[in-house]
Amino acid sequence: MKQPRTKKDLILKGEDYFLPQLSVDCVIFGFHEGVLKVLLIRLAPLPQWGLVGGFILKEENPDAAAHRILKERTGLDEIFLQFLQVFGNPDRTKTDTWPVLIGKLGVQAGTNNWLLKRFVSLGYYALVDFHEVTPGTDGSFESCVWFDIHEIPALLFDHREILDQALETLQLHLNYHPVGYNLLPVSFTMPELQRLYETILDKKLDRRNFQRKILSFGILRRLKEKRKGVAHKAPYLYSFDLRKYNKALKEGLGGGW
Amino acid sequence: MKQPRTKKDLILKGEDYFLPQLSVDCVIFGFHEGVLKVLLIRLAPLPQWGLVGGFILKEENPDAAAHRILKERTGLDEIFLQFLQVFGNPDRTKTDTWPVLIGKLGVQAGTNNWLLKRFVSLGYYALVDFHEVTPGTDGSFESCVWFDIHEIPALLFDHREILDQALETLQLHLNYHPVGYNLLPVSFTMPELQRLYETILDKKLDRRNFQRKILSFGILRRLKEKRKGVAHKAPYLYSFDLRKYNKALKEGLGGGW
DNA sequence: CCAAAAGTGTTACAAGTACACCCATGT
DNA sequence: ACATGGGTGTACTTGTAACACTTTTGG
Repeated sequence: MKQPRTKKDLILKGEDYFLPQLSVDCVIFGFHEGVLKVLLIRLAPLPQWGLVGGFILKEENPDAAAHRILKERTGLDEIFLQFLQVFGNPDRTKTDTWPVLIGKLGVQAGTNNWLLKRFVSLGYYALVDFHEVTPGTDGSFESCVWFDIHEIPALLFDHREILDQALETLQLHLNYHPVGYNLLPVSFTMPELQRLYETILDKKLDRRNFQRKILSFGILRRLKEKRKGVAHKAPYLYSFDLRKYNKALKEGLGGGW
Repeated sequence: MKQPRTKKDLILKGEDYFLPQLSVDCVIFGFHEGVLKVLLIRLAPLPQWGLVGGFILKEENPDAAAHRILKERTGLDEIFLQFLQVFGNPDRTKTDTWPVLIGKLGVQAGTNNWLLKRFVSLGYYALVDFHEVTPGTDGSFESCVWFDIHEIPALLFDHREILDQALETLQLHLNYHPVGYNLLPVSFTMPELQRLYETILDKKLDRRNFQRKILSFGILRRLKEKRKGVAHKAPYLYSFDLRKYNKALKEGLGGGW
């Protein structure tokens, strides 16, 4: 499917490529040094940061669009990507963002330009391995940077709301589905995994109960090796048992009548 | 917001009223005589039945659109309405449904008519009180009929998939949220409520454990009266404590770290 | 050798599951 | 009187939460 070649092409001829008045926005979570991170993007002429987003090609599945958009920004394939919610407030994009951007780019766009119309956005959230992402500051136009979840700047449109919703959903999700494969390196220690859970849930968990519960899911494999070079007692390394992990992803982890 | 006045107007000028290439489909559940029902609609010229659906007005919130569409069909306000999923397969409406309908209506529509384009649909499911719905067979054009969940005929487009997804979601939903207020009359007996749960989950539940669990949620009020005129021992009547019911709806029912 | 972090186990309480008994009503 | 469905209670199993002790390692 054809895509726009330049920013100008996208602004002036976007309707030839994409579904009208429908967009995709992704909250991309990563985890590094014990803090939850979100990948934000900024188009150089604009002051605000925003979520990674894009549009749906005329014959493209929305999920495929989300994957494509993520791949374009993070370089990552095979990402954990989950639909979040529809954000469809009619006023959600009625700010001067697009006019300002279009103006600064020096493009001549009419007042009925497709970007200026009301957009319904499909919100997604993604979990990615922080280390495998190259926050490709592609030249000088787009900056792509990880932000600490507690240090999020003012965002475009209703992106703040989408982000908050994503975090809440992720927390809920954690109760019924395994999480971590996409946020951690292939091998990790139990305390590291616990820290991830604590970070997402924003609360302390009991070390021993956590270990028991997570092990009871049967999705972890303890490796022979231990982490070396750390102060104090060397912790075991674990990795996810992908077969069982994916099974648990589909079937959930329990609860229910 | 203006709406089309006639079918012809909708077909020819739909783009003037609605968001393009975006639709809403609702799976409407009801409960009657111990069986789960789904409200289906049929446009007279067409052979197949389909879900209750419609389009989103140019300045309308998608949720509001779903409520409006439901109100138009069932007459009901204040319905339990829950977003389900986005159905966005590019081929999902590539059948001869619209051409056939347009043809039978004798409307002259071009091959680039808005209805013939690819549509992304927002799926919702609704729970309504069977008895309060007048399946308004509005004249002769639209038939609106309750179907037993196990006797669903072939449906339009991907509506079967949407329905299946709705049922599955409802079953999951049942684990974390109270359900029943919208499906039962104001007062009901414990066995009746249990039958509802059993019907949705499609499995038998233990009478005593069910009662204990559901009472433990604290969302029911036992009334003074009992159901009369029934064979055998008269069961108590219950009604939902709306305050606590709605609180439980928001906050969920338990589980979690 | 000691502080800090990690491995392992025990006990108490709450929740869920599987049953058994009694009561009321229409036939 | 009895079959049927409804109300209530109890023992058992499982899961969750709180908590203590020992082991390893770097400084």
